[in-house]
Order: sequence, then C-alpha cells, then structure tokens
Amino acid sequence: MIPNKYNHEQVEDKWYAYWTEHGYFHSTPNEKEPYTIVIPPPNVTGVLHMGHMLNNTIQDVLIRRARLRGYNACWVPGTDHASIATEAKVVAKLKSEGIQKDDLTREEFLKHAWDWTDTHGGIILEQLKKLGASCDWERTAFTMDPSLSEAVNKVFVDLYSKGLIYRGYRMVNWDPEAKTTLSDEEVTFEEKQGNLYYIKYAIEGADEFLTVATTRPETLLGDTAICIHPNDPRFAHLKGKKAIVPIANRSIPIIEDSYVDLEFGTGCLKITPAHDPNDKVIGEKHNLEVIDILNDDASLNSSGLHYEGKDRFVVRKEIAKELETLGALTKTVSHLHKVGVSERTKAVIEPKISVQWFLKMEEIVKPALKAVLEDEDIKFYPKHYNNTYRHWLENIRDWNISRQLWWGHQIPAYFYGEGLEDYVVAESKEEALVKAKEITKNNALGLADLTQDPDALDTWFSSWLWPISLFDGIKNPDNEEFQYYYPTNDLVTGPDILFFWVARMIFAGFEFPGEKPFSNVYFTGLVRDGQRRKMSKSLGNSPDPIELMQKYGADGVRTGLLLSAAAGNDLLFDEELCAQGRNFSSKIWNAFRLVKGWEVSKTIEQPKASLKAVNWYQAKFQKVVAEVEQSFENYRISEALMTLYKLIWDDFSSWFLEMVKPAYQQPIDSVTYRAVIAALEENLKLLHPFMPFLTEEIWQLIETRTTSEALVIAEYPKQIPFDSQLLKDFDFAAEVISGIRKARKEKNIAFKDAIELFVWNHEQSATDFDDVIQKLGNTTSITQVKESVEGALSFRVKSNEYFIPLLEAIDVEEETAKIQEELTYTEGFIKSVQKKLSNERFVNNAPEQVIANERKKEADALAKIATLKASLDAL
RNA sequence: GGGCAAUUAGCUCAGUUGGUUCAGAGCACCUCGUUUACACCGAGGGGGUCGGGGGUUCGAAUCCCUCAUUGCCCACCA
Repeated sequence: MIPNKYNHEQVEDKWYAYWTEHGYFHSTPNEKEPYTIVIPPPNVTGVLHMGHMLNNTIQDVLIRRARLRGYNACWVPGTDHASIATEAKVVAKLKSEGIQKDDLTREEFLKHAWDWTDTHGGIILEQLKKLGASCDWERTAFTMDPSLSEAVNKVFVDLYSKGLIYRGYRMVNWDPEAKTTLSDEEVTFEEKQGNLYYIKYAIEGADEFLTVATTRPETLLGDTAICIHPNDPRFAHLKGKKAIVPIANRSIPIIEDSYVDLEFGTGCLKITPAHDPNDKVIGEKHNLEVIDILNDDASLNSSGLHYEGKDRFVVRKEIAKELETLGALTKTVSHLHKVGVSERTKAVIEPKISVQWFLKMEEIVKPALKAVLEDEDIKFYPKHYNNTYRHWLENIRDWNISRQLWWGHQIPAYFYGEGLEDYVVAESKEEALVKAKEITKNNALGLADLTQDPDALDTWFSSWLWPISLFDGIKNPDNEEFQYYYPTNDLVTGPDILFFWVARMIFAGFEFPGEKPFSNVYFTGLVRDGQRRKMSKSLGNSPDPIELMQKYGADGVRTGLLLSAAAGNDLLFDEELCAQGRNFSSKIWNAFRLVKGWEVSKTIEQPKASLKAVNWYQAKFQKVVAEVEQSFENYRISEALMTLYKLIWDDFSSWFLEMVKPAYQQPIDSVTYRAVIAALEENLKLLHPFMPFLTEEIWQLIETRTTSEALVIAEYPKQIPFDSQLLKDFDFAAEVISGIRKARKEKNIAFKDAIELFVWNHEQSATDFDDVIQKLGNTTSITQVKESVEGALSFRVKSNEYFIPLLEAIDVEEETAKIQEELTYTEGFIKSVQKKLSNERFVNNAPEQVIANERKKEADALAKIATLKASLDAL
C-alpha cells in the first residue's frame, strides 16, 4: 500500500492544496509572537528564474521553521509594477502590432499596460506555489494597488511639505531608448573601446591653433568654450582670446580653470555644458551659454546644423570624417573608457539638463547609517556588506525620482499656470485645487484648470515603502496589523539591490513610522552556471525551474540549491545537486518504508542493543537540534541542512535503523518500535522547512491524522540536554565495528558468516555497546582477554586490541607488516609530542589545559606502542 | 584610481577568540558487494607542504607585512 518509489508529482500538488485549503499559511494578529517576512516583490510580468528559486526557498525555510517553533508566521507575497521594465515590454508589444506609444493618449496606453499586467501578471506567484512557498496568499499585494498607491502619494506630499522633495533644473541621466531620466543607481558602467579624437580649433585673429582631445567629437556643435589651466605655460599667451569651433564656425571664449588636468590629452578641454556634467559645472562657474544639440531620442536637433535628425553615433563617425576633410582632425587614438549605460535598456546614457523632481538625501540617511553601523539594530549577513552600505550612504547624492514614463505612480503635483513654479503638491486633485486657490487667491479656479505633472515616480519610490504600506502603515500607522507585524524580522534578497531597495526601505522606515523595517538582511549570492557565468536568457544557460521541479521534485531542487549556498556566496548551479536532493528524498522514503513494514509484537522483550540504540539516537538527535539552532542563529542555512542530511542518512538510517532492525521476517518489539516512530517524526519536523512535501507525506502516512493536524503546523523539537559520554562511547563502538568490517573485507569474510571477537581492553572502555557490536559485526560472542590471541587477525582502536580467530592460518608476514606500519606511525607521532613537552618554553607558557592534553596524547601513544610491541612479539 | 571579499582535497565549501577530536564535510573518484528499506544503495579506501614569500609566537590555515591571482562595489580625467 505504500509505493516503492516516492512520487513527488502527486504528493506535492496534493499537500500544497491541503495546506492552503486549511489556511495554514494565513496569519492574523493574535497573542503569539509574530514572525514576518515580506517578499522582495518580483516584477509583475516576470517569470521564475533560478535566482528567485534560491531566494524564495530560503524565505520559505525561515518562515516554515518559525511557524513550527510556535511563532505567528506571516510571509506576505506580492509583485512590483516595475515601471520602466513593464512599460518597455508594453511599448515593444504595441510596436509589434504597429502601434506607436506616441500615437496613444496616456489613458489608452495605460489600458494596454493594465491588460498586459492582467494577462501576464502573477504567473510568477503561481510558480512559487510549485516551489512550496508558504506565503499568506490572502495578503497578495501589488505596488499599484489603490492602498499602496495612496501611501505613495501621501509620502510624496509629506516629503514635499518637509522641504525634502524639490523640483530642480539639473543634469540627469537620460536614457534615449526609454526616453526617460534615470537615477544614478540605474546607470551601470561598461568598458568600451572608443577613440580619442584630437581636434584643432583655430584661434581668432591669429595664425595659430589649439588642439583638444575628446571622445565625443559630435558634441563640438554644442561647445561654448575652450578651457585651459591657468598655470599652463604652453597656453599662457592665449588667455583672453577666442577660438573658432570647426564646422559650426562659432567664436567661443578661451577660459581658465584649474579643473583641467595638465597631463591628460593635450592639456586643454572643450566645454559642452549641455552634455557633460563637469562641463556644466565649469559652464555655470564661467557663465557660459548652454547649447543643447540633442533630441530626446539622441538624434541631433536644429543646433546640429546639417546633421539634424541623425543619430549621435552616426554623427560621431560622419563628423570625424568632415573634420578630417577640413584638416581639423589631427589624429585619432584608440581609447578604452567606461561608458554609462541604462541598466534596463542598455542604451548609452546621455547627460542631459532638465527639470526633474529630487529627494534630498543628506538628512534621511543619518538614522539609517546609525541603525546598521552603530547600533546594529539591523544586521546584514554576511556582515561585510556593512562597508558597501556605509560607503554609499556617506557619498549619497539627491535621488532623482521623476521618470518620463506613464506606467507608474503619477507625480501628485498640479500646475495651475504656465510658470515653472506654478504648481501645488497634494494627495488629490481636489485638495490641489484648494491649495491652488489659496496661493492664487483666485476663487474662479476649477478642477479643469489644473494639470497634473505627466511624469511618473521611480519604481523604487513605491517599493521603498513595501514593508510599511503592505500593512497600511503609512496612511493608518495605528492600525492593529501594522502594530503587530511591523517591524518585520528577516529580509532575504540579492546584494544587487542593496542601494535600490534595501537601503531605501531603511530610510523610509526611519522617516515614516520612525522604526526599522526589518531586523536582519540575508544577502543571497548569484546563481551561476558551472563555468561561473551568470545565468541569463541570452546565454541560454539557465535551466527552467519548473522542469527541474518536475524532474527532481520541489524538495529535491530546494535541497540541491541550499546544499551549496552559503550567505553572500555565489552558487555554482549544477543539476547534480538536485539529483543529490532527490536521492535524499528517496533515502528517507525507503527508511520510512522499512520501518512501516515491520510487524510489531507486544510480547517480545526489547533487546539490549535496541535499548542502547534508542538512548544513543535520542542523545545524537538532541546534539543535532542544538547544532541546527546554532546554524540558524548565524543564518548558516546550508550548514543546518547538511547537519540534518548527515543525521538522517548516516546516524538514523545507517546506524540507528540497522541497530534496531529485527531479523528477517521477525517482528520488532513494541517499545523499540514506538521509539523509532517517535524519532522519525522528530526528524521530519527538523527537516520540514527544507523538504516540506516529502516530510508532510510521510508524517501523514505514519498514522491517520485529523484534519486539524499537519506537519506544517506541528511543534518543533525542544532543546534538551543530552549525555555526551553516551555519544563518545558509541563512537568508540562504531570504530570497533568499522574495524571488524575492514577485517572482513580484507579476508573476504561474508557478513552472513558469524565470527568470534576477543578484546584485550587496555583502555577499560565501556562495554555498553557490546550488544550493538555483536549485531552489526555479526559476532557470535565478545570475549574479554588479558593476552594476545594467537593465530588471530587483529586490529586496534586506541590502545585496545581486538582479535578475530580465523579458520585458516593467518599470514604472519602480512600481520607483522601491518602492525609495524602502525608502530612506525605512532612512534613518529610520540616523537613530536615529546619534543613539544621537552621544550621548556612550551611547558612554561602554554595553558595548563593544552599541556595536559599533550601529556594525555603521550600516555595514549605510549600505551598503544606497548600494545603493538606485544603483538609483534606474540607473532 | 579607491574600497571590500576570496584563495584550504578533482569540484563546491566549513574551519567562530592562535593550542585537544586541526587539516575537515558533501559531491566526485577507487575497491568490494544482487544480506530480506534503498544500486537514487551498502561497506571499505585513496587524496591537500591550507595561493607565494617574509615576520610575530613555545606554537600559525588562523595574527602582521608583502606579492600574485580572481570576483564584487564605488569613482564625471576629457
């Protein structure tokens, strides 16, 4: 009735449905202590990849363990609207249908976007269910849900009224592909091979030239000065003169600024305030004209003269050619430099001056710095991310929060006039009208006179509120849920969004509720392939998580991922790991089948070996409970799993079950049986957070459970003290058993052939486990002796000697050689110990304990040497 | 250019304040095995001068210096 093979496919779906049906994942505030995790919301239209698998497996392990340990566990799932990424997808989709975004009104476009979201959204959450994620699905949220959107508005208005949000004419990062600005964090730098072009500018009124070096010759059309260093003797005679921009034939001043690096290029610099952040600074300092030569799509505008309408990179080539024709290009040198590109679209970023919304960072950062670095109120795992965090916070610049996108939260600023400053900021248009009337003192003003700022907010301006707004903590901070669940406990995420998200959530936590959003942050590593390459769609090196789970079971994949995933370390994914996870599932399944197959007898007495085995396993189990506890405290999840893997595979299956296993077709006594079942159940509880499906299946098969019972909500094993001497005695016995097995193997003695065993117990070691030795070594007897047994095979554990008499004559030479080898090794060992002990400085300086240990080693070794010598003599 | 991390068995990694069981684990590998849970298995076994060099110490994988390699983060030299 119990199948020979574990069928994960049926089992997993069955139990997931059962769990959700009975509401085991649902949490509401109660008298218990809460344990809360908020999911890092994946992009609403995203699909599950291996990174999500790792990340969510870890979260599920933490939340399931907390649930078992009696906390009110709440894992809130949800998705992020991912402004720029989703808008790009929708734009691309429309384009494929022959529709241009520009041809649509905002409303029309948003309808398409919502359709897209409704069709593709939430797939990823369904996939997470396959993984076993025990989220409270009744709480599923979306960053553009009405309540969360209202929170965004409220926060914007609040920060604006505090003077922390301002609108400014600044140089920002422009993505010409997405046609929006980006924050500094959304720009990544790529090393690219470019050219350094040396261009001659004629000096006005002199038969002379000045040469500048530039990587971007096309920007010369926007040049408004040439800059030299005030102390540069090479150019001293040009001070106050003017230069002529080639092609444009404009006359521009030669200015002096110590910003110029005398060593680099030609030692003088062309200044294009509209297209370079440094140039802008210099331009402002020297009051230079700003000539913007680019359109929003990075083609040249009318200032680009005959290049108007052409793309910047096309113009770069063509202008170089024209300069060459004009004799103005003196040379072109290949030049390796870093180019800023859009994280999303990969388009080369254009520095652009425009009016944008910014959030002041200077003050907001302070409590966040303190909480992590001084108070350790928030802890990072691994800890070294503290450094990265500090560095970023200490050098932070104001956050550009406006995006020229439609998909997202529209900025709650309303214009009532044409002027740059003719606006009010309010949570609704109605409130805006009230404010606008106050300011303008114009009571005739109506809603129709107000125009909302068309820009949307940076995605992260909503997700930074996630742990707060999920519980309605912005609008209604005194509500029961927020008071109960906030601050959350653990955050599990990748280090790639440390700045984007983690740090900003901390800012928001201290700025709004005035309390940290979470206590611990666990940074996972990146999932890479066997060649250390990032897993990516374009490389095609990422396995399909759903297929993997079909093949190895969700439990198998979870185990495989976790076995080699230390916090912060990249994970080199290998399908072999999942196979190992699946093998582990099978192993447990088979152990269960063995136990379940036993016939139980109430009449037979418990064998001594079984009693000993039960006591030993209980002690071993308790030791592991303590170890696992320790591992979790340090967020060493991989280590915790490995500890359990060894407990169940080696200690439980290979040792314990073998010790208590009844003879073929014999029943087992009921006392032992009950102990084995209890041990199995306790094992399942420890393992459940890692392998939820398999453990629930077995737990439910052990006996009929009521519907109010399930392993998912069982009670986790408590830590109780254990007898460590018992564990030591067992280890000794295990060594003896290994010795017997080794001897059997060397002499080709089959296990079914019983042997006799004699022991010369020099160690005075405990004989408690003799029954176990007899059973697992298949010995007819164990007899204590006070001399060597002649003509017997021998082996030693510590200084104890064990003899196995053979029917045939033993090979004296072989035995002698074996013992001689052990003797040589032990003598070498004792030499080093004695050398240490005869060193006066060691004896004088080392702590007593260390010296005592060395003396113990010496004594043990001497005893062993005596034994070995006696054996040699006997031979 | 600055900072951080890593370098230990074929592979992936532990090794917490320098000293017991400090040279470990899992996987892989080798040998044997169709014993009545499991070959997705069992039993047994081999394998590392702890990246190089120097130093501190009675004692260093562990602390210090230095070099090398790799990865990550930050930085507007045209």
